[in-house]
Amino acid sequence: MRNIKIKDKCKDCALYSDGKLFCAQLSGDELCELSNQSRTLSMKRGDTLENEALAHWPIVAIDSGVLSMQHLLQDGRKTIAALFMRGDIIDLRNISNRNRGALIALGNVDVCRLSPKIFEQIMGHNPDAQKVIWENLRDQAFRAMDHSGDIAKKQALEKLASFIFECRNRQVGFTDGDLVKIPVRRIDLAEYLGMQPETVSRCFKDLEKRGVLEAPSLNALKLLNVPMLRRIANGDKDVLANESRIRVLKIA
Amino acid sequence: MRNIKIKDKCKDCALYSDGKLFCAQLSGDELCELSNQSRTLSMKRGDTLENEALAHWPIVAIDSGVLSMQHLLQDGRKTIAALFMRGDIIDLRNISNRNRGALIALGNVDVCRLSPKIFEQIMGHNPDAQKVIWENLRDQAFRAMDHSGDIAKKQALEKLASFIFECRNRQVGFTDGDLVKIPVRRIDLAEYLGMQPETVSRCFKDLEKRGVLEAPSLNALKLLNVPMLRRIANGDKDVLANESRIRVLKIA
DNA sequence: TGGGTTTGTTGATCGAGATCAATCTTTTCT
DNA sequence: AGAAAAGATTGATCTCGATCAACAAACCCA
Repeated sequence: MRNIKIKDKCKDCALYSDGKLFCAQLSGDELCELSNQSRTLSMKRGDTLENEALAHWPIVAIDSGVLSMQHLLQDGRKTIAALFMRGDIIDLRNISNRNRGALIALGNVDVCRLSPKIFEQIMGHNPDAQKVIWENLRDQAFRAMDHSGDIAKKQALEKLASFIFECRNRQVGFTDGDLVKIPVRRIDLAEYLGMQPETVSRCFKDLEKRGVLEAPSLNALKLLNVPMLRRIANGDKDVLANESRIRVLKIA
Repeated sequence: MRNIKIKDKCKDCALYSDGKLFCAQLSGDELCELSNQSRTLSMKRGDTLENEALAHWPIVAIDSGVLSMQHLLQDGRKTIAALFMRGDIIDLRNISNRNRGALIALGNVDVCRLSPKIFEQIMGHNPDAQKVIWENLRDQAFRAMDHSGDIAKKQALEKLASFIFECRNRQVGFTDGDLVKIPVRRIDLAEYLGMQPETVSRCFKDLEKRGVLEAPSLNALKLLNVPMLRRIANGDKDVLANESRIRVLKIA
């Protein structure tokens, strides 16, 4: 009876139905307990997880959609410091004092606010769950470091190329294919990469002109020349030299 | 007898002698086992932890000094994606395939390469140690995200101000004082913040001119106006407006 | 102790991308 | 469905910080 109720709540959630994710590692009892003590939440674009809510529910698991961590500067400039997606678990316990950003949905997002108590119990007793959660946090950390490296010195075109690979690596049915879904809007993409939407638009156009990809819609790309995109992402200036040579000829 | 040998090896290491860090959480037996199976290493500026070495010793704990994670672009541009210091534990298990950066010492660094087997055992059985290590990784993740936010949209002066606060927060005897140690060289600082050494130099001079701080040496700062530094770090343009007003007057 | 190398500073110029402005497209809401 | 709002694109101009160059200082290492 009780198990049936839990199944209703969790059976469609990625965290349970995807064998690689957290809830799939739990025993029946653990899942039951965690499910009962946790709360799901559907968010839509612009919705924010407020600090007061996070004080009681500091652990947030993403079922679907894209949640962003945003930093706001005094004069209104905004940056997206991180993107959280399906399977990510955000643990904000005891860091309310820090200068942390706000968690804002970039579209429709389904999250589950996990009970810290049960979460901690599971962490202590279930090695499989512990491993999954540890690797997820490690991914978050290294992804953030990679991202720092990307935006620190790379040029606009190179940043965009890196971002396309980040999307390809993170997408669910990653089949090494040439179709990449861009799960965020241009304006969010710009804020994540530390550039202006205008520049993002120009860079996509540039990549199309170079024959590297096609953009049939705003949230889908077809990669036509993955090696070249890779070289652009890695800061290979020879790939880009082509155009400047043309420019020199025109001037001469 | 065995315990005495271990003490010789570990007794001066921060990870053991600082009660908040990892090895201080271990029981005598655990410490003994971990110590026997682990290897210390002294690095000096420029030394790199090579991939082959990391394959066998993928878990690195920092005793003292500053270790950097560096990304290198094809054309020689370099960025420092993260800084690791005293107490940080870097877990690189199973991510050799990723486009990860190289771990390079920025000065004299003492590290301990922990045995993955014993580390995992301790993770599974010692809740205190587990908690310390979990919070350390979480710090690394959120610090990297903060850093991404900083370098994405902030101006040079604002980035430097943020970095000064990062140093203040991380320094060991953090007493909320006005003395901040800068543990890296200007050139590394520039690479971490995604700017040029020239710009770093100019920004320090600018902050001195504004009376925000004094720089008696290259690796020490005395803060004279912490609130203003904070406002600069937070992107408050009113603080900076002062100078442009002067410029307008000069032009007029 | 002194010469050589790396690092840091200062000044002058240039360019990638920000900003501003106008228009077009997509999404959202009633 | 249709109006209104939000987002995306395109073009023109401007600015901050990169780049180049030259020098000064600090740090090695014999």
